[in-house]
Parts: sequence; C-alpha cells; structure tokens
Amino acid sequence: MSKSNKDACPTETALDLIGGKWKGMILYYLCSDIRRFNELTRLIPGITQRMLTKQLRDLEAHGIVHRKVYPQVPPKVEYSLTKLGKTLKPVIRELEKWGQGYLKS
Amino acid sequence: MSKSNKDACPTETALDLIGGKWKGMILYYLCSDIRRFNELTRLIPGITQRMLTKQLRDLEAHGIVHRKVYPQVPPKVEYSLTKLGKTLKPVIRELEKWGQGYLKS
DNA sequence: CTGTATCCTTATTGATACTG
DNA sequence: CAGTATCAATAAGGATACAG
Repeated sequence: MSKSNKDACPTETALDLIGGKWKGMILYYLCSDIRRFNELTRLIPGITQRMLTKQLRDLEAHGIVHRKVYPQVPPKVEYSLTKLGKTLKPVIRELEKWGQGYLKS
Repeated sequence: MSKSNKDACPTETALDLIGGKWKGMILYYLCSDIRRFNELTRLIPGITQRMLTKQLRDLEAHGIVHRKVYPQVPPKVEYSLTKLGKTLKPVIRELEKWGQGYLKS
C-alpha cells in the first residue's frame, strides 16, 4: 500500500501484515507449534510451494516469523514465530473465536 | 476463495471477511460511530468512491454492515455495524492494539 | 526436502467521467 | 450526496517443471 493513514488507523497496519489469502492460516498453525515447510504444505490444502514460500518470506521480512535452516542433506527448515510474532497470538485468537462464531450463526 | 479448510481454520474465515485493502479502516471508523458515505470518503484518504462502494457492499452482503437510506433529496445514507458487526469490535480492537505496538517497535 | 523459475490467468484497484 | 459506468493498470495467485 502506498501511503494511507496508518498512524490514524493501526488496524490497517496489522491487516497489511497478516492479511492476504494464506497468512492467516500459516500464522494459525505457527501459533501452536514450530513447523517445517512440508508440514505446512500438508496442513494448508491447496497452497502451492510458490505461494507458501512467498508468504513465509513476507512474514520473515516483517519480523514475524523466524526461519531456521539446518545445513544438512536432505534440507531441513523450521519455521516459528519470533518474539514479535508471538505477540500476534491474542490477535489470531480473536480472529479465530470470531470466525467460529460466524460459522455457527 | 474456492474451498479451503475454513472449518479447520476459522482465522481464515475472519480474514476473508475483514481483510482486503480498505475493510479494516472502514470497520475501524464504523466501530466508533455511524458514518455517512462522504464522511468515510474523507476519513479514508486515497479511497475512491468506487472502492468504498464495493467494500461497503461486501460488508453488507456478509451481514456486518447495515445501510440505511433516507429517501430524500439530496440523498442521505448512513452506514453502521449490525449486531453481527458489533461482535467484531474486540477483533478490531486487538488488531488496533497490535498495530500500535508494531508501529512503535 | 525445500525450494526457484517461467509462464499464464484472474482478481483487485485506480482514474475519470457521468447521473438521479 | 451517493453513487455507476467504463476502461486501463497492477497485483495476486496458480500450474508446472526443474534444481541443490
């Protein structure tokens, strides 16, 4: 987004970072555990490797997700929430609660 | 979105409804008050009439926003949160809080 | 296993002009 | 005031193949 009034509307800042088609689900699963690349692929039906990579890189760039590479063959990479990422948990939890309520109504 | 695992991930349901480039800000302003079309245009710099209309219609279609038309000239239309929409307040509040924290860090 | 690289399609957004 | 209509541009997403 070019330059909206983020100061006046922090809501927008947050949605910029966790919005998008897949980030919600990625964060949802990272909230409960450290996950590997392939694991996320399985947990999130329909996502392609390209999109998963892209979203994870995005989250990483914003300091929300940490990427830990084990230099071995075959490769092993673990994704987890950073300190900042963990502060998102209440947000994710609220979204989750609301989503559940909405689905029941 | 076609058919992801919304049941497994209510977070996604929520983000589907309140995500997008402008919905966060629209909801942010509707949380605190009833707003008119032109008022929202002023409050949200950069949004076009076309986009504001589209987003409001979206929110309306999902039962989050109520559109009240006063049959008069010049026209007057008021937008407000529905009962369901009001249940979003804690969610918006969490997003807002997190956004503020993020901006400060 | 964890990605890149290409190419292509679709969805979102924007600019602008116009209307009841 | 509160929108529509039209057209154009950009961004997001997807399919598939390939690589270290």
